[in-house]
Amino acid sequence: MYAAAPMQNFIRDIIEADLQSGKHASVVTRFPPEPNGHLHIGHAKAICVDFGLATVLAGRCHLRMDDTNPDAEDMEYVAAIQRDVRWLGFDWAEHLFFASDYYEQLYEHALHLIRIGKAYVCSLTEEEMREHRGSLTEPGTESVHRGRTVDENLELFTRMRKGDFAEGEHVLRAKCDMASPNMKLRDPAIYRIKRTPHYRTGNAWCIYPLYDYTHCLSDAFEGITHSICTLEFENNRDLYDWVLNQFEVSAEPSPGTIPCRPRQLEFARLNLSYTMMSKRKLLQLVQEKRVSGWDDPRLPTLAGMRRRGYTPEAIRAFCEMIGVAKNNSLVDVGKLEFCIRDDLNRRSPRVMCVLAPLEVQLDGFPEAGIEPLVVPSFPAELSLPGSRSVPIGSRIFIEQEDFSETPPPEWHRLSPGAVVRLRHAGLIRCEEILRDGTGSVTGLRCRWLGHDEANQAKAKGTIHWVCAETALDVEVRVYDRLFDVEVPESLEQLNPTSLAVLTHCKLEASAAGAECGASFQFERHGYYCADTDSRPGRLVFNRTVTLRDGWTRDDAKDRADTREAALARQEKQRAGAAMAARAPSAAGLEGVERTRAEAYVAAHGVSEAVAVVLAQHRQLGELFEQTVGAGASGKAAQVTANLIANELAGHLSDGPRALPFGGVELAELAGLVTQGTITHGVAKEVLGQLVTRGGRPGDLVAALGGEALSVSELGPLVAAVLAAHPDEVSRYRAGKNTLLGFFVGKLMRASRGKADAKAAEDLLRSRLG
RNA sequence: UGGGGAAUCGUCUAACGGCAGGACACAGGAUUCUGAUUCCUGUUAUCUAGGUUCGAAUCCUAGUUCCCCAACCA
Repeated sequence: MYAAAPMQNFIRDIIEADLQSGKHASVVTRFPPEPNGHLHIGHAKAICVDFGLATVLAGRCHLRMDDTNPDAEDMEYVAAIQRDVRWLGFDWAEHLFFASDYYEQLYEHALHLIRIGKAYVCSLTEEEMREHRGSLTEPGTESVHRGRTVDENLELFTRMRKGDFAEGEHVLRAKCDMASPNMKLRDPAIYRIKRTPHYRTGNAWCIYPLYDYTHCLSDAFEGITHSICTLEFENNRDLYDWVLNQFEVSAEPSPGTIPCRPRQLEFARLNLSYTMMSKRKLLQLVQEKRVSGWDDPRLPTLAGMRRRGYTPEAIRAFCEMIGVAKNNSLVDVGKLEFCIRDDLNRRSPRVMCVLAPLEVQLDGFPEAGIEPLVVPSFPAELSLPGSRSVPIGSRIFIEQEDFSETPPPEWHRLSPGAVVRLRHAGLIRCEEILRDGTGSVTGLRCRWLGHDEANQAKAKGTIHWVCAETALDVEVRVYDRLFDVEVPESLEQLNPTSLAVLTHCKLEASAAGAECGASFQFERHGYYCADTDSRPGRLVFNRTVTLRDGWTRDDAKDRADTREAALARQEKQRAGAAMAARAPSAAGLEGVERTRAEAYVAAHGVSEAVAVVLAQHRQLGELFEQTVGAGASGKAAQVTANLIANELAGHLSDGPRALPFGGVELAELAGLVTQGTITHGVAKEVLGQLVTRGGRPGDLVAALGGEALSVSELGPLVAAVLAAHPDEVSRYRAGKNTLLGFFVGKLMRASRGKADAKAAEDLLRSRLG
């Protein structure tokens, strides 16, 4: 069962804040797939977020089939989704829901929307609607049907439900805003007529609600508190909120109410290198038979990964490793491979399997032969129980790759005259190469040296082997990445060698009973699991992942990556340097803006960059002029200018608006700073209060107790900070100079921003020195 | 072109305005009957330019790059 992982991310922070503030008593999330395809590793990330967060925060997570489009949905997918979520290790208990169960309720709520004048039946064709929608830059135009009366709409919509109309004749639309800069808000369709039978409701309905209308209401019906989805739905959030805002939040069920007000949060979906994640493309791969089915082990579907030998634990560890954020990122598939190796290492018994056999005749065996070897299933350092019996005879198979007639430097394996260790079975020396008529190698003759300690040092390497007499003849399917390129875009980029079927591989006899799904480490190769095609006597294995290989590893690519990155950095620096020529200057402005900027610099000594900001933003400039008018001059004027351009501008970033204070207050504030009554930090805080509730700076400072501390008051604070952080003190004294900022920070916190940081820094330095 | 998002080691991801941290990858070393595992050690990053500040990855201004939005799909 799922063990709660940390799942520390920004979404968790938001939910915890909502819990903390009492907005919600407990968290309720949902995972809402449409049952029109199989789940893949990208869904696994979403499942880990939705279910994982609910588990960690002691809430609950619903599984909801978002089945509002009868075209491709199917019960088979519903079953597969449930199986996959469960396999991943999550449990929705009794909270399995279907959007299709809400059809009646959704219909009643649509009626409410019509009654309050927020929805209308539109009879434009699909194409006309597209034309009316406008473009990204131009507003849309309203439909002629937008003015239909409530009664007309009610009648038309009930007749739509009754089946009086053909597909496409009418749609129900939300009456939002055809001129909205957000395209999603330009009167989106919320119901359409569809004659396709639904896999659950059959022909009971011929109108179906659309996603933006259905999803938010389904969330509300179920009491979802946080509706977590992927980034591409950010644009839909306004609509999500718009729909819900048309209803009153009330525990009393009615067409005009919803029981709770959920909030939508978005995170970046998973992209994996060398992998394709789009449902559509995956479907195409299956339909065009480029792969064997939804569970082809090369596919990133959970069904495929399960068949390939991936474990739920590894996939969950992967999801935890990659984190949750809003960056569009491309995760290296190597991270997934690390997770599965890490997991399988601890759970897969070791066996020996020769993929490409080379027969070896062993001389020097005792006359009577030797007993089967009993060897551990796991290396000692794992301290796991289990052993197996491994027969050996005078004929064995070794890997063709483990023999080289002309070995390269650093070769640890067999070569003419060389000694290697047979895993668990003593040393051999290669004495003769056997060839066929054409001269190619058909086998070797080696001398078995037994476990002679004197020869130990001669063996540089250990190779695996299988007894020829008792070897199992098995099939091994060796998978490689499905695509050739890091970010595949077309099916033409398929890797032609993504599957190699190896037959007549030689597996040690102890694995004869391997059941489907059983996972092994084929020593020195990788992790393999028995495929669903595997039968007793006809075993078939899938390569899950190779072992890490420090010998043949090709790191040329990584070196190239690093070099490219360095070049890219240099390029950026150059571009930046070129940009420096365009640093803000009054001379770069035109007309009144230029005149104003120049005046601010000349008359008040305002820095050029700040003057430019004030000149370009009318409200800021006016406020500055008022402040000067109220008596701020010289140093005070400059302080004001900086405060306005750097602090106030942030409060006003959504555009100009009325402020509850003016130049008089700002002049007073600047005066407090220039007189040394308050620090710059306190001034920023006071300005923030001024913006939100107005008032007189003098009063605000008094209420805050914000007068600057005298130097004599600093001493005890410094002592306290140093006493509280002995480790940091010794690290600083050991040379970690950047810690000075750490101490200053602590001190500023302790003084609530009232300390003179410069003086404090000097004091700290002398005390630490 | 309007709107909405995002920019931190090669990759993924952290850091109330105060120590740029972790993981993967890579390199070196130790251990090893798997060129594996394990264990040390190390290299490498705040998109650019200006500004504010004692102090900026974080705040301000301007710019650059990438992603999403014009289904009666979800």
